Amino acid sequence: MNNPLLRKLANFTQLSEDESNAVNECSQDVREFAAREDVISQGDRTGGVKLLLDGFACRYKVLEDGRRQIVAYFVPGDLCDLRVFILKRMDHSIGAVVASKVATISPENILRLTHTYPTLTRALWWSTLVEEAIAREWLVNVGQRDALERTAHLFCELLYRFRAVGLNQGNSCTLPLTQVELAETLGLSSVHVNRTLQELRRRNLITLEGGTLTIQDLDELKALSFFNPDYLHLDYGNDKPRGEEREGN
Amino acid sequence: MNNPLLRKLANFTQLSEDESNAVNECSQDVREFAAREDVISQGDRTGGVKLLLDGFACRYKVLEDGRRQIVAYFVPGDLCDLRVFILKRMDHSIGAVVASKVATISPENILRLTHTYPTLTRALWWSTLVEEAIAREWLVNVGQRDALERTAHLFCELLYRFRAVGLNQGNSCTLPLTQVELAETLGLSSVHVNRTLQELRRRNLITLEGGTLTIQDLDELKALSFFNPDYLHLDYGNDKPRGEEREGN
DNA sequence: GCCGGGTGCTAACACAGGTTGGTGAAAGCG
DNA sequence: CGCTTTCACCAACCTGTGTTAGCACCCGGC
Repeated sequence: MNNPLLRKLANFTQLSEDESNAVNECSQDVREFAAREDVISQGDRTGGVKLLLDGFACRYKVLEDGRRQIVAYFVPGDLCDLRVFILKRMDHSIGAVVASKVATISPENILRLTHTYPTLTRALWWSTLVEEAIAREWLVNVGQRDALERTAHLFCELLYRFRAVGLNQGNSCTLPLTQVELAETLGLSSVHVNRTLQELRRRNLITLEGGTLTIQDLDELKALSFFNPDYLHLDYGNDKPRGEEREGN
Repeated sequence: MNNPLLRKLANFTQLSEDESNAVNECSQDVREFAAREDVISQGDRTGGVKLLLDGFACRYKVLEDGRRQIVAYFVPGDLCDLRVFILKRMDHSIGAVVASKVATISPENILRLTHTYPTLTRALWWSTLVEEAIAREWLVNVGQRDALERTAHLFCELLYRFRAVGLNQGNSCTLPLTQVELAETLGLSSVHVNRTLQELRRRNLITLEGGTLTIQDLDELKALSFFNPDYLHLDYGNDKPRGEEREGN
């Protein structure tokens, strides 16, 4: 099974072979995007549903005066709203952070999938509900946590999300963002992101170099940032995230 | 037509009598909540879909140390995610701000509606997509705008949303929040909310008393906060919001 | 008719984080 | 092979916002 979406959905439910095949067949229309290229831009007509197969992407909005806020990350297996095509135009942009592969699933295919496979449909809704929950948590993050907590919380979330699709290496995962982009995510200045990263390193909580984030002390990082993974709604039966049973080091 | 949800959906599409009746029939299970009472709490099992008929409510999350972030407002006609019941437990709470009437639509009724009425279904999806767009915009708000812009932006959004359900009075609408609650919404301290409100009043942009917000200079308030209503996805054909054609005073 | 708690409001002070203006190293490129 | 751009990083300074504490008002309960 190569499709990261299927790996993600496995956190919620087990899919039949038929359903897995149907998902794979619908993910054929693949386009590659260069780093920093827009997948779809604010104001564009909405098209099919985007599925990130490989790489790293983000949603963002820009204000008239140029300020930019990144409002979501896409890790492989992430899907934008199942029903985007109901809206006429995009109110935000989706951009590739690094070179990425994105499948576009046509509205017709989405409707066909959701009319044919009830279990799969529930799983797809689960994934969009989780996306919304993440958006809410990000709002809590910028609204209530200070810079250190905020950054730590983001890193915890990222590790959990990469684990959920089996793309972690132990307590490491890719994080191909510049400090400016992290700043635009966290609602901080890039200078302060730099200070904050150094503080996290000084405390031996993380390392971050060459686009790879390694969490050296996950328990401490979670405690520091009041990280509670409930909002990710990963399988309750198996409380530990996939890929790594042991946490910490 | 008394159901605010129907008034809201009219911003997106025209519903048939059958569809309107079906919505009304599903909104029969009504409960009243007192001010500051939880409609549903973090950790609770998810139940049916909540529809605010009357009053004012909010979604919020609290951190372990007591900090609280309000992540969404519900004005009459607002609906929480059509698919909540897929998740096992709530990762946040919904609380009434003032005495409110809330209808609960059972999962079965939701599924029945969406299987029977395609136009209505599109309209309901539209409303949840708008809710998500609002969440993203709030993130931009806290992440990028300073206190004055942030507060101004929230007020613009509120007026637009009340207009969309015909519950404005000209450029006034109800805003039954304390300054502490505004602070928890905007990611500010209550002291600073107070300072900010006074600055807005000093500039003759708003008045806010007795739970009523009046926007004295909407154009200026929009310009100040870089407010662009596109994310609310109100009917493109009729670009002005419902209820009031003339803006400003 | 008084008491107590919640709320709006204010002032003084503190500090987290923003701003500006750099440096050097590495990477892309003509 | 330099030239330019990008990025991480740094220091000095500034400011928006938080904190603390306190006052006055209102309202509901007893």
